[in-house]
Amino acid sequence: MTQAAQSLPPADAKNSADTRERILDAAEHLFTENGFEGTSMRMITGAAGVNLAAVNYHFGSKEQLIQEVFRRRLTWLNQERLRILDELEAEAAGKPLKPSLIVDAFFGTLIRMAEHEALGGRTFLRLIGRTMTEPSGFIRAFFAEEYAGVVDRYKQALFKALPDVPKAEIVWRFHFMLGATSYAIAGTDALRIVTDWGIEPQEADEGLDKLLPRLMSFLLGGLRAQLPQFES
Amino acid sequence: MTQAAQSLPPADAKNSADTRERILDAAEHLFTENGFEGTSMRMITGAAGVNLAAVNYHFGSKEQLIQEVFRRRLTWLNQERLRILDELEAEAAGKPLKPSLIVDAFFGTLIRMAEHEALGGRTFLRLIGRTMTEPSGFIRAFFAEEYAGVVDRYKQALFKALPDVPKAEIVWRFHFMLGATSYAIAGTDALRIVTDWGIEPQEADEGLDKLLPRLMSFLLGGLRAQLPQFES
DNA sequence: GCTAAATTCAAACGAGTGTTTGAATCATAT
DNA sequence: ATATGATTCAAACACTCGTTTGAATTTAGC
Repeated sequence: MTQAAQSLPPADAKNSADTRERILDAAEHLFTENGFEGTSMRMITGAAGVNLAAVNYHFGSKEQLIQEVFRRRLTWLNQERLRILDELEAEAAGKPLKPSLIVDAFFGTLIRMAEHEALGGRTFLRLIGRTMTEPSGFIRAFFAEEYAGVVDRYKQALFKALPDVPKAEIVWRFHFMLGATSYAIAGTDALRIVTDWGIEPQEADEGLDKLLPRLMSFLLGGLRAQLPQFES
Repeated sequence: MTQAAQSLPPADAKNSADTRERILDAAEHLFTENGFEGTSMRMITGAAGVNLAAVNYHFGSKEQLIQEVFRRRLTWLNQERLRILDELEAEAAGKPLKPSLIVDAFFGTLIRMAEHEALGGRTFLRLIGRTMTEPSGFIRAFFAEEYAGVVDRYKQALFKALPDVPKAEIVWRFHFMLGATSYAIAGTDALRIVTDWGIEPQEADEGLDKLLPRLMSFLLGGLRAQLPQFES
């Protein structure tokens, strides 16, 4: 009972993953479903099919495991965001970018990440969404540190793109966009939306490919609101 | 040590609150700061200055206490939302309502609730925000049940107000608005925004009175996006 | 094949969890 | 004043938590 004979069936093709990776995968799933406090080390090691002590051996503590779960994905995500922004700014050759391009590069990249199952896919997206409202101190601190550089680059790009809009206004709307996106992600199991808000099943059962344009339209609408100086 | 001599100094004026109410107040604060799993019965009863067994005596279990913490506020909030919608529809005399009025009645009422400290004020708002992404089964079920009637009324009002917009589109945007609002609330301690996203302190240190129009503008912009048939 | 490091394992640690118990205290009504 | 029910209390319940231990096992280098 302590650890099942063979949990985590090979699922993926190239799966002779070593202990570290299996723990990270199991933890990612369980954190998404039950939260951090709601997930015990025994649940994680049980699902990963490894010994209870393995987490402390490989990561040191539960807290460090949580950080590593995020680092594994966020590093890639934020590098990608910076790469795309670099590319856009290089093309623009000093001129301000269209805000819609900036928004798509930041939020669209997050959503499109879900298509790559190898990168954690939807599970990690839901985990991000639920974590943005986590009050736990060390998690927020870790997030702020991990995001700081990227957010600042995008903020500057928006400032430049919307020179007539007060900076505080831009930062707040960026904040709202983040909220809408996090929540959209966290709540976008079709089934959960159906049961929670009474959407008809056939309306709700859409893939992420339909969510992305819907969300993007909403975000840009919010960003543009009462800003006539906005690009068409 | 088990319970401090006199915890919870009278703080408020009229505070000879009975045990039940003190437990609810303490639980509301602690749940907001530490989450449900991160808050123990001993923390609650310690902060409330009551015996450990009092929670089980008055509420039955921790789970029922959580539900009561929400019910105490949500009942008032949702009744208020229904009352306002009734009023608006009575004035309109059968004609569709302006979407901005509907949005303000639903989301504005939530934000404005923060001004009444007697209703839990900002603490409860932050708790709501953090709870919207909670995966915990019984909490989501409880929320869906508590909200079902209100959400349906507002959905119908929006359908009527925007007859040319596909219903699915409206429901999704309602969903996004909820996300932006929840997150705005949960993250809108000035200090946390400052540290997390690097806003200048003088830009971030604004009261809720400035947040409300900002958020409202964003929400309406998102709702209006690419919908030319929208009211001016 | 032998050595030494890396990894896994079963078992236990102390501390904290939500809940229950039964006696003590309080309030209220007769 | 007394009886009755509501409430509070200290103590203990059985259980789970994250972490540590030290021996067993596997892996890698020579």
